[in-house]
Order: sequence, then structure tokens, then C-alpha cells
Amino acid sequence: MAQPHAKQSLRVWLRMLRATTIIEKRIRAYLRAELDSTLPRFDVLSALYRETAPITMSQLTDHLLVSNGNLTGLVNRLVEDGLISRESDPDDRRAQRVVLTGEGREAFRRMADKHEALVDSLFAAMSDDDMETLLQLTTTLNSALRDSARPAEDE
Amino acid sequence: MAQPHAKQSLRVWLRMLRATTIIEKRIRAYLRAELDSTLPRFDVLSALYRETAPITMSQLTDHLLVSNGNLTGLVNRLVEDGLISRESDPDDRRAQRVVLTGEGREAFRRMADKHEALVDSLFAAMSDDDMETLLQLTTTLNSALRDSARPAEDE
DNA sequence: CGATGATATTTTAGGCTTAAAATATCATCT
DNA sequence: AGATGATATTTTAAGCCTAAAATATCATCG
Repeated sequence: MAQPHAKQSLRVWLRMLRATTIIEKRIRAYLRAELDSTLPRFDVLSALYRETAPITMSQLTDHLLVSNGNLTGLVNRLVEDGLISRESDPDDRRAQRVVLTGEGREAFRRMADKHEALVDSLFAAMSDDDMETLLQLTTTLNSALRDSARPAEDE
Repeated sequence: MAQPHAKQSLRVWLRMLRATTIIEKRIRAYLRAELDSTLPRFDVLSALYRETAPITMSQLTDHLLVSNGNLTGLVNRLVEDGLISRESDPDDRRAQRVVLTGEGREAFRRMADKHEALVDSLFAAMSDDDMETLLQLTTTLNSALRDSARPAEDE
């Protein structure tokens, strides 16, 4: 089976890409204008907010779909701004552990509600059924993509 | 109606974002490794390939979801590489018109088939019905997003 | 203990991204 | 013709992005 869905895949992909690009731009513009932040920063804060204890840089990148080299500068700036703190891991001198500061937790909480409301408004035109279906399809797609990344796990 | 879908929107959005991010990375890696190009370059070539006559920079950005300031450097490099040519518009000295060169058309054709096959493989796990549904939902979402950009068109 | 390979992180180089400011030209109105 | 505002594009500044190389440390094996 050379071309399962022929041109269909390309059409779907371009529509998905367009939608996510537009939504990302809206969120980015909102974060900048209203909350004086950026999407990558928000993602970092969001990932750390879910944690109860400090985590390493590597663990953080895993949550973020962002390359680790990339994270260094991002974290540097957040540390400068006092939103997160970084300490070296006592058990492994290669590793750094990062955690939200009190100020960081507070800043994220403030942003998160507004962010959620914005996202919600962007999907307001979709019906509940549509949302349910969309959630299911994207879940399926994600797990297929995850599987195809490491074709055979057994050995 | 303050929160039409409550937390559901956020879940859907994060899944969509994750899927598109992964797919983009795969395409990017493929373009780089196999075709020695980048996604933004491919997008520019793709947009120009569909045109029969030279178009201006502004028209090009409209097709691309890319800011126009951004396009300048991209086009510069493509011109250097001989894939597109740029001439000033005889009717409007502010405007530049760009068009694929013969080499550019050929390069794009060579890339497009492989690109399509890759995208197709990434969606291979989805059923035909799923793809149809996904196409429909993303189309709906896109038009809702388009409409909410300019709330009222009449006057 | 010392070499070897794995792991955690940062650095580097090149490109992409945006918003906003700057530049040049056009179109129109007086 | 000259001013005014709109439009097309480029430039600028700051940040984000990746892959790949460099650095530092760890863990293990002989």
C-alpha cells in the first residue's frame, strides 16, 4: 500500500497546520499584549507548575517537545525574571534542577485562567460533539505518531 | 456563555498542537536530510508553484501565514540559490514580483512527491472515515477562526 | 585505578519568527 | 504642484528553533 489516503493526507495536514498556526498566533499575540509574556515561556511555566518537586532540564524538555539546547536560554531568562530557580543536583553534578518560585507559581496561575478562556473562545464555534470527535481523532493520531517514532519496542 | 466547552477546549488544543508539532518536526528533518531544504523554503516554492504568473511579496505572504518582514530573507536566499527570480514591478516601483525559475520548478516537483508520500505515511494509521471527519472538522475550525478575525464584515 | 562509553547540559552556527520602525512610492485631494 | 495618508517592502531588535559539536560528569569494566 503505497498511498493509503492519496491526496487526502495532504489536504488534512494543510488544514490542521493552518488552524494550529492561526491559533498559535492568537495566543502569542494575547500573551504578549495582555500578559507581557511569550508562548515558550508559558509552556515552561505550565510544565513546571504541574510538578511538585524540582526536575532536571532533560525531564523538562521531555514535557515540552522542545530541544534541550533550546531550553537553556529560555530558562536563563526566566531565572533572571525570578519566576523559576535553578540549583545543581546534589546527586549528579552534571544535572541542573529547576522549580517554580513562589512568584513563578503566582504568575502562572494568573496567566492560566485567561489563557484557558482565550483557547475556549477560539473553539467556541465547534459543537460539543465536534469537540469530542476532535479529541478522539487527535488522540489516535498522536499515539500513531508516537508508535511510528520507535517502530518495534520488543526484542 | 462564559465557557462553552470548559476544559475540553484546552485538551483538544494541546493534542492538536502536539500532533502538528511532531509532524512538523518529521517533515523538517526529512527535508533537511533528504532534500537539503527547509520547511519555510518548501512553503515558498509550493506557493509559487501554484501560480502561473509572477506575484508580489505581499500576495506571497498572504498565501503563507508568514509575516512579510520575514519573507525578505527567505526570498533573498532562494534568489541566491537560483530557485526563484525577483524583478521590480513595472507598474508600481514599491513592489517586487517573484516567480519560480525553471530550476525552481524542477526542484519543487522533485521535492513535492516525496513530501506528499511522507505526509501520507504519517497519517497511515488513520482510517478513511477518520480522515474524512478530520478534514471536515478542521475545515469548520478554520472558517470559524477566519470569521472571528474580522467579526462583522457588513457596514 | 584508568580507559571507554553513556548521559546532562551548554554552546555554536545558521535560520526562522514576530512586531514595530524605517523607507520608498503611490494616490488623492486641494 | 504640494501635502496627506495609504501601501509595499525592508530593516531592526529580540527571541525562538534545530542539529551538531563541545564540555563535564558519571558508570562500568578490565
